[in-house]
Amino acid sequence: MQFATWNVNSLAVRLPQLLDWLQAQPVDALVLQETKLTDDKFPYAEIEAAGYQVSFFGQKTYNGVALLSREPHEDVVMNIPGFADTQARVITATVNGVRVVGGYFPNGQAPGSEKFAYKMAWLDALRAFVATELAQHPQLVLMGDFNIAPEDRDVYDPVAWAGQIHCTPEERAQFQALQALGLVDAFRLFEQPPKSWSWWDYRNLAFRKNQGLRIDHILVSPALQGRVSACTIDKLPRKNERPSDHAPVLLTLGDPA
DNA sequence: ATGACTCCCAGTGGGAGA
Repeated sequence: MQFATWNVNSLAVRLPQLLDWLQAQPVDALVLQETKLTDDKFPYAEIEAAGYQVSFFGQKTYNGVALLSREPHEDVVMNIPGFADTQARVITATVNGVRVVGGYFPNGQAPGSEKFAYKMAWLDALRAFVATELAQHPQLVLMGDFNIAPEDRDVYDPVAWAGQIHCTPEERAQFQALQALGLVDAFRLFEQPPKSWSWWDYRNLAFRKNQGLRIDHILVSPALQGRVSACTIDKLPRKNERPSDHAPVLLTLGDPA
């Protein structure tokens, strides 16, 4: 079984690439971020025709998330219950017995800004939500665009990025607080090539120079960890003519014991 | 060179992203 997460940076623009990618990587479940579409404009028919059930939760211009699965998914929750939010950032459902939480974490813009404060409050609320979900669903995966580079080895130039957005001690502490719930960064369960990134700036030929950050993550619960057999970043879609700035991250799971 | 690109909504520019 394979799960994946991908920030598509506009599903209106990227739908053909998504359908191509699903042909090449027929994952069992996929969460999308930055769909940037109101629900009335969501291309569910095309996605269903590709063999997926889909739930979605979006808005105009910014944010927007979706959850696709080959088998039916159930108990769908939009955003973080009890956390008042005008932004569409979280979608949760149960797929093949696994609780899947897909998130588009706030960017935060700059340390000390109002958006940074929102990011911190959002992360506090998300952590409480995930803790509650984890208590009810021991088999859980939290994946998405975290907008946090957890360690210096997740940054192409950690000196230049020190203290900058995505790399502040506050954000990294939030990532560690999620790990303190028992969640494990699946990517680091395996030996990985050095300089593995999931995002490259559109500017400065950053992809060609492999100057990026690893900010898209898949965290698995203790009950799921033993089933994880691989976690990889698929750089291929970033080589498209009109790519998203993010690459998909994939998780491979064995059958339940 | 605190910009470079791409998206969106706008409307021939500007904000946001990361």
